[in-house]
Amino acid sequence: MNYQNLLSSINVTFDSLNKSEKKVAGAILDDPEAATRSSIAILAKKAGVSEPSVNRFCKRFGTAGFPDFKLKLAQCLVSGVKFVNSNVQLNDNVSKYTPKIFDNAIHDLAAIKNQIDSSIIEKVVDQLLKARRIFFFGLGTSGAVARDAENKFFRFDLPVSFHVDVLTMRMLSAAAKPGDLFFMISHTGRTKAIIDATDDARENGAIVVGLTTPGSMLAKKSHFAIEVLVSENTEEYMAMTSRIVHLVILDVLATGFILSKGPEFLNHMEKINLSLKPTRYKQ
Amino acid sequence: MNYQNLLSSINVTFDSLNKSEKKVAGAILDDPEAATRSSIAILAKKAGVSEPSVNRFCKRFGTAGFPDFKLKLAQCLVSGVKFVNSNVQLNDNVSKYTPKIFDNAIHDLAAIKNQIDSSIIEKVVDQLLKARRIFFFGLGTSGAVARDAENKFFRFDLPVSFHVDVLTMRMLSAAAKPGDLFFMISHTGRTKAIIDATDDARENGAIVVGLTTPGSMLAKKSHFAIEVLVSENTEEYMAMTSRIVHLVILDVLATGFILSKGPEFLNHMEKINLSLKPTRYKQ
DNA sequence: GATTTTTTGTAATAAAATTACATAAATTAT
DNA sequence: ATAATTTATGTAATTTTATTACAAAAAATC
Repeated sequence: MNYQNLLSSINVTFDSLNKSEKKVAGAILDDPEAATRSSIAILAKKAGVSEPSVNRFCKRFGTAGFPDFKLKLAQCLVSGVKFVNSNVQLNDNVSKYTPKIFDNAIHDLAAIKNQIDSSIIEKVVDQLLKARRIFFFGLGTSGAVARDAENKFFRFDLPVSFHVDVLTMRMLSAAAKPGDLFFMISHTGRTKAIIDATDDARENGAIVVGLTTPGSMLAKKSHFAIEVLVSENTEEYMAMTSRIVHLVILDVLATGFILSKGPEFLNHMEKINLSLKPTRYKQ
Repeated sequence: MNYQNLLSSINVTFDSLNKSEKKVAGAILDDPEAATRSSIAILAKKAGVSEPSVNRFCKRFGTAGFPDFKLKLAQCLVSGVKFVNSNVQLNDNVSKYTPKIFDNAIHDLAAIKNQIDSSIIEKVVDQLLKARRIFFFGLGTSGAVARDAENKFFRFDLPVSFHVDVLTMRMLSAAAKPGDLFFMISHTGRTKAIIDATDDARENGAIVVGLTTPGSMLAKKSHFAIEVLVSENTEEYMAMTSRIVHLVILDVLATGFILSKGPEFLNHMEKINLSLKPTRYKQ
């Protein structure tokens, strides 16, 4: 049982709970924050059950007992992520929707952090180190991610470019060669232009890395798929948290690259950083 | 006292603590995770003090008592953000640096979430609603942010563009008019091209919004400054969390814009979303 | 060096949580 | 439909845990 999702697992398992457990679950879901501040007696009273019922409830959810349960409940609330109702509502004012949007991003980052497969990261870093050229492809929102990636990886002393133009994508993937690394970014993993380019690049012997949703077409067609599952209730108001997660994953890859290169590579990086000095006012 | 920083405030106030409090602080800092799982007796023993000393320690830090203290300590540990040593080290392996990078992003988002000034957001949303045209300016990393912003705001039925070209910036700010909104994105707030464009745009009667670091040149020169203070220990390995925070803030602004437009605006948004269908494989 | 204030611990008390057991409800088999 | 069995729930006792009140010790001030 993952304590990051204690609240949502209460939600999910709700139907399979028995009568008094349902009462306890209800009392907690009604106001999780309050539950963390209650004693077992108070919560039992609120739920209309006995104290041992609350205790049993806690153990059922994999915690040592009530205090441990409260602790873990508090942790899963920490970022204010309520799981229930952290969606923006039409009548929300600034101070209501602002924390919600932050919380969604925080929640998704925290969730992905624990799901990430280190071995895939390791393999992709290896491929980045081996690559003769790197292309970042992305469209729409992922175009901005691709641009950000290029802005990082160009410092790595090898030819890196990003592309948001489907015609250019076609031409580049048609001209792909072994040694090339195509880094495809697509949240849906179904964008035609990206899939087509993936097919072409693979056929021509290039390595394809996909940053996408689990089990998507892109995930299946890539040599290496970094799969990121993000709750997509945020799309309506366009706070697509998937791109935030993608950016952080690219940070992880960049870090892996730098660390593999060893300490002397930091000098090279420093040189690049220093080059920016004249572009800034001294303050 | 902000529970988000319980651990760091123990660190900060350490010197001003008295003897037994120092012992308690030491025992907690030594292994905060373990502290959350200990009873007051165990922690007292570990610290070599009496139980009431531990209790007094907890109250000194603004908590109701030991259980409450543990709860809040657990919360401040939740994202794994240890404050101490969450920086990437040269000898870190994948499974060490990956969570660190996530934690840094999470921590900064959580910190900014609480610092954000709703009234500024409200004012900027107002300006966005009023604007006749919107320009997003950013260079380097902030260029990717500007691009992302454009990718959101173009849906809003008014002329929006982003620019990463300093010559274009000059020309546009020279040709600025009342009714124009220049949205300047610069983490340092000292980038010459951005500052120069800010001056020009202001002189020509345009509104300038700055998304930048507190007290920076850009913050001072903007009509409306959204000031974001991010710990900058992350720059070395280029996991600049400031851009993540900037992106989320732009999400907040976009959301504010949509909500102000009212529910019928969602149809317009839906139309745009639907337009993407033919670009995707059906899966 | 005496007095006051602050710090710390001991012991008593109170609060909270858990366990063991008994009863009640629900399910299954006859 | 009813008895037997299983499962669910509550009561009361026990144990653990935390807090308070007070006294002793240490430190600071006069």
